Formats: sequence, structure tokens, C-alpha cells
Amino acid sequence: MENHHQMQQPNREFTILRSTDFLRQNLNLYPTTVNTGEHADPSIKEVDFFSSRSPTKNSDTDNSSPEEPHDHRHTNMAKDDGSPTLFNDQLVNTALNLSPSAGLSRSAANDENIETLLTTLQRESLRLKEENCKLRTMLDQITKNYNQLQLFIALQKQKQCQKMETNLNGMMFGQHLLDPRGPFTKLDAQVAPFPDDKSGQRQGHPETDPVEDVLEQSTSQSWGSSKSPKFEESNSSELPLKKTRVSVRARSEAPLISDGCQWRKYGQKIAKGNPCPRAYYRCTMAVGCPVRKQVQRCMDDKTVLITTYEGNHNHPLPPSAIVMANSTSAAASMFLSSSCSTSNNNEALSNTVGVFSSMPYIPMATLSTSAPFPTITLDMTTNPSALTSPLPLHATTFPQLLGHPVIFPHKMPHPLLGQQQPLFTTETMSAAIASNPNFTIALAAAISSIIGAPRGNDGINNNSSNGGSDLPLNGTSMLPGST
DNA sequence: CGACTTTGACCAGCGC
DNA sequence: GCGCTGGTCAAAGTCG
Repeated sequence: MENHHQMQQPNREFTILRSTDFLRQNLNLYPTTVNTGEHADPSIKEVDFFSSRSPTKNSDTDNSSPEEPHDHRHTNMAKDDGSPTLFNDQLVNTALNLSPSAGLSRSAANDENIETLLTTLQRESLRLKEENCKLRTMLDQITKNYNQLQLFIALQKQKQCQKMETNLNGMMFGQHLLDPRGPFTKLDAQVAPFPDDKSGQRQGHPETDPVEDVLEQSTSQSWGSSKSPKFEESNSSELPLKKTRVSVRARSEAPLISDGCQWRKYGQKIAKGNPCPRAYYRCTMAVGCPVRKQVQRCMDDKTVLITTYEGNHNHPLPPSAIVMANSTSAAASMFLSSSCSTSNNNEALSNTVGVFSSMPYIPMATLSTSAPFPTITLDMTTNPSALTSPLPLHATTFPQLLGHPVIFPHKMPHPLLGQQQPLFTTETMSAAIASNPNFTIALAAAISSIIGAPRGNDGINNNSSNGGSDLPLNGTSMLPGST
């Protein structure tokens, strides 16, 4: 049976069979091979072996040189290949089966066979390497596409939710919750062709990967003030510009936090009801960037810094800024999606909803529609566990701060990770994803923030004279231009 | 000298 | 229409 197989496929094996098949055949060639009763007759095997050594035979038959010292063969192969592989290891096993018990002696013909065998094995090894490389490439591509698809689905879901919100609650908002164009105008253009989309084909944001860019675009809106046409070229002809804002409350003694962007202060006002002045900042990383933010101390607690972001960056962001923008975008996306998926009534939109409180290690988020603009607030100062769990909190230092750690309260220690783990971990992310697909967005941002974000001083924001430098807002550093 | 901050003035939206 | 308020402008001052 095996003999028949070998005889029939002497040449096909290299093009079809994998190493395992390759070796399996070799194993079947020899009477010493541990096998079933089918191989009980050694003589038949030997006959088959020699017959396979005909001029038309391939390496498989060469492989069957039983008299060759196996250690020697393996040594040669390792030398030639230079990188012993699983294949080689398997060959050793095969060689063991080809022990001298076959009773054949060394000969010149066998030496030739050995050389042929080595050559063949090298070719096979190279082929397998290439195949492995291709498979890796395919896997990478599949993974990439999968991630993009996940993001696409989440964002499409959000898009649908926003449409529903507009229909059901438009009277409450008096305007679209997000950009009148639809928050994913750019996203659609980017994601739609994603199956064939190659990284690097994108234009305009060469420094950001598609996911990051999508995230940024997902919730980023222009500041929307009709009073500053200088910075409103993108929406100057659009519908009334009242956009979603993302506000972050974080506890910090520092006046500002690093958020990866450069800011320039262009105004300050004493807002009604708050003796603390409100500062207005504009992104200066690119001419005409419409992103702006407001910074103000909380009236009730001067240690709490409130930063509100609005606008959409029109330029590539530095990694740290991308991370933070993504975080903000993720927050907005998650919140909007959650508020939509959980209910379509006004209550979900008009009240503060602790969406994030239901997730591990996610700050309290609220959505206020009473303000002129729908504002999503991420409260890094509250204790989510107090609302949902009696378990103790464990402060976590969030990256991105300029020597002024921001204390993030989060829930109980992760059962697998202990108490001193980063705010976001793979495990917690997985759990969160299971409960909310949109958490994928936050996952990407959070992981990036932990892995890639510079701790402490950020070159961009360390300049104390720089608008960005002075923005050591705790937590808010996560959100530049993400609104 | 350029970039940034400060600060008073201006403008538009909104409520009464 | 008026006043209040939020937001922005822009000249002057400051800083490195």
C-alpha cells in the first residue's frame, strides 16, 4: 500500500506533500519502521526501496539510504542548512528508523544518494521556509483584516445608532449629535475598501495606521464655532456646527498635562459660576488645525482639572497624541454605542450614564445633552467601584504625564494580574471586548498608550512656554483632538 | 526675533 | 431689543 503510494508519487511529493508526508513516506519505506503488519515483510520494502532509486525517483527514495550513519547525515544537513529545523528533527527520527538494521553497507552509489538527499532536503527546507514565510504573511494580513473588520463593524454599529438617535431624539438635541456630515465621512472612505486596502496607501496621515486614523476620525469633530472662520475651513459650508465634545475630569496638581499635541493659548475667560478662569487653547501643530480645547479647574474641587476637546486634527499626530486621541475617540465611540444599544429613549441620552462603570478599569463616563453641545465626560476622579462594586480601588499611574502622575481609580485587582497591573491589560481587554465589541477601540488605544507612550517628559510638551507644555491635565492628556 | 501669553475688546447666540 | 454669556480676536507684553 505504502509502496504503491510511493511508486505513484515520486515526483509529486515535493510539490504537494508537507514535511510530515515526506517523512511518513520514508518511514514506510523501511522494514525497521514502527508500523503495522502491512510492513511485516522486509524483503518487499527493500525491493520497493531499490525500485524507487530508479533514475526517475526523487529525493524521497534517496531519503531511504538506510546504511548512512544517521548522525553523520544529520550533521551534514545541519551544516548545509545552517538552521536546524523541525524538519531536520523529524529527519532524525526517520533516520533512526533507517538504522543499519537494514543491513546495507556504504557504497559510492549510496554516497551519491546521500548528496542527492541533502540537496533535496535543502530544497525542501527552503521550500518550507518560503511556505512558512508566506503563511506568516497571510496570517498577518488576516489578522490585520480581522482587526479592521472588527473596527468597521463597531463603527458601523455606532453609525446606525447615531442615525437612530437622530431620528428618535433629534428633538431633544436640536441638532445632530455629531458632525452633520455624519461622523464617519472619512472613515467610510477609508474603511470601505479595506479588504484590498494596503497599509501605506492611505493619504494624508502617513504616520498613523489605519486603525488609529479611523479612531481619530470616528469621533473627531471640528470645534464648530462659526465665529472663527480662520479655523473652520473644513466645515465652513456645513450645517450648523454643534458637535460632540469630550470632556475629561482628572485629578492633578499640575497645571497641565501632556497630550502629545502643541497648543497655543488664545483666550481666557472667567466663566459664570466658576471663579477659576477658563483657558482656551488651539492646536498649533499644523496651520489651520481646528482642534481646540478648554481647560478649567473644577469649582468644587480645585484639584480636578477639566479639559474639553473639540475638533478634528488635520495633520498627522505624534504617537503619544494618537494614543490619546484614540482613547478619547474610543470613549466617545463606546459611550455612544452603548447608550444606543442599551436604549433609544431620551433617558439614555439626557441622563448621565455610567457606561464605563460597567467595564473593568474604565473611567466613569457621562453624557450630557443639557449643554450647548452634547458632551461626553470621562471622569477620572470618581471611584467606579463605589458605584458597582464594594471592592477596593487600586490607583494606577497613567502614562503621558509630565512628571505628575495622574491617579486613575480602577476596580479590584485583576484575578490573574494582581493589583499593580497597568490600567489596561490584555486579559481585561478581552473580558471587556466580550461584553462590548466597541471596546476593541479602547483596547488598541490603551495598549498603545502603555507600550508606546513615553513616560514622563514628552519632547513635544515639555516646553513650559508652549501652550501644549502647559497642559498637564491629568487624564485629559488622553484626549487631544479626539472629539 | 520668533513664539507664546495676557488681556481687553468684539461678536454672536440665547433668554427674557 | 437688551443684557448676559461664551467664544474669539488681536495688540501688547513676556520669554528663551
